[in-house]
Amino acid sequence: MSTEDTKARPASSLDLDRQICHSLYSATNALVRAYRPMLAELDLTYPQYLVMMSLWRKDKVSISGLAGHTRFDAGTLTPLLRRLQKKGLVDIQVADDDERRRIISVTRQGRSLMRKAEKIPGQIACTVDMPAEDALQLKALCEVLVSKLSVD
Amino acid sequence: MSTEDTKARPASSLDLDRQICHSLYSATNALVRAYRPMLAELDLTYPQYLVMMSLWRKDKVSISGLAGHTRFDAGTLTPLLRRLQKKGLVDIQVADDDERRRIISVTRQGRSLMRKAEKIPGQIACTVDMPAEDALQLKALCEVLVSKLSVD
DNA sequence: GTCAATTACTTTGCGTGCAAAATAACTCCT
DNA sequence: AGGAGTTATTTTGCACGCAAAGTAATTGAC
Repeated sequence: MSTEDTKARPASSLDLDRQICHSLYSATNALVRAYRPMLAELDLTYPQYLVMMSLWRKDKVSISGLAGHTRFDAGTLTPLLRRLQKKGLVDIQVADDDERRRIISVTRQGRSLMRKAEKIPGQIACTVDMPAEDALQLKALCEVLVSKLSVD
Repeated sequence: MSTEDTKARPASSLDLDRQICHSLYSATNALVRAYRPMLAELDLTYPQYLVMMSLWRKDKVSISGLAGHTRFDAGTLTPLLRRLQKKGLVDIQVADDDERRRIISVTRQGRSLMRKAEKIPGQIACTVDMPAEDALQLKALCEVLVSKLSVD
């Protein structure tokens, strides 16, 4: 039960084992690693999967619209979308009204990938095997963090 | 208060807004982003800062030892440590008893950086501004996740 | 209308993450 | 001792993540 006192260390704010951020960082990396083999069957990376989820829900959006929903930035999305386009999953076209804007839409092929993707959330939930209550709490705390950090 | 029912969407396991993983992923990215300007004053990236914290606590360790504590993998650490070495913060030498092994130690300069680093945790806590209880809960949930995902 | 500011996106450069392959040193079996 | 197998680290290749700089289209002020 105790990670403390295993060796009687002097208290320090710089103790790696006490850093919430390190736990969060490791958990995210572990999670992405867990998704990898599942997503490999869809030939998607985890960020690509997040983008596809956003687009499955609502496509014909601009890059900045997508950036808002997925919380990626434009500089990440541009090359990521090009890769999705190369795989034939999305279509990128210039908007009629404003030529600076791009309109991203899901292709038929991208739409059909959705059916294969539907089993992923269940698989991941199974691997993680966490009580629903804890999972929701975790999500809520992360959302608080995101909102606190998005202010300034 | 509700992100739900804003538009009465059909329930789907692939709803980005319901993905715990997306929240975790965004929170981690936001956190690293928040650290960046603070760490810039120490000329460190966030992963480098984690490694330095581990070494400040205990140095003269091997790459794999460091990998275990920081939860990075060796392929990430090798170039990261080379950068820390180039900055004069760590020293890398071949172990006497086993020439495959490297022994990483903190230089005098690396040690003195610790004093400058000591204000970082307080600054971050201030930016995040989360009740201690919530923070601990978040850390605990992340640790559960890490351990569940490290099994296989 | 025109030109400066703004906006949307792209490009560049650097540092991760990490799987997989490569390298080099050790161990152990015989 | 000699070679198969193991272990520690490095290298390679690809995809982020993002700040900062660049480009091109639109808007706004006058």
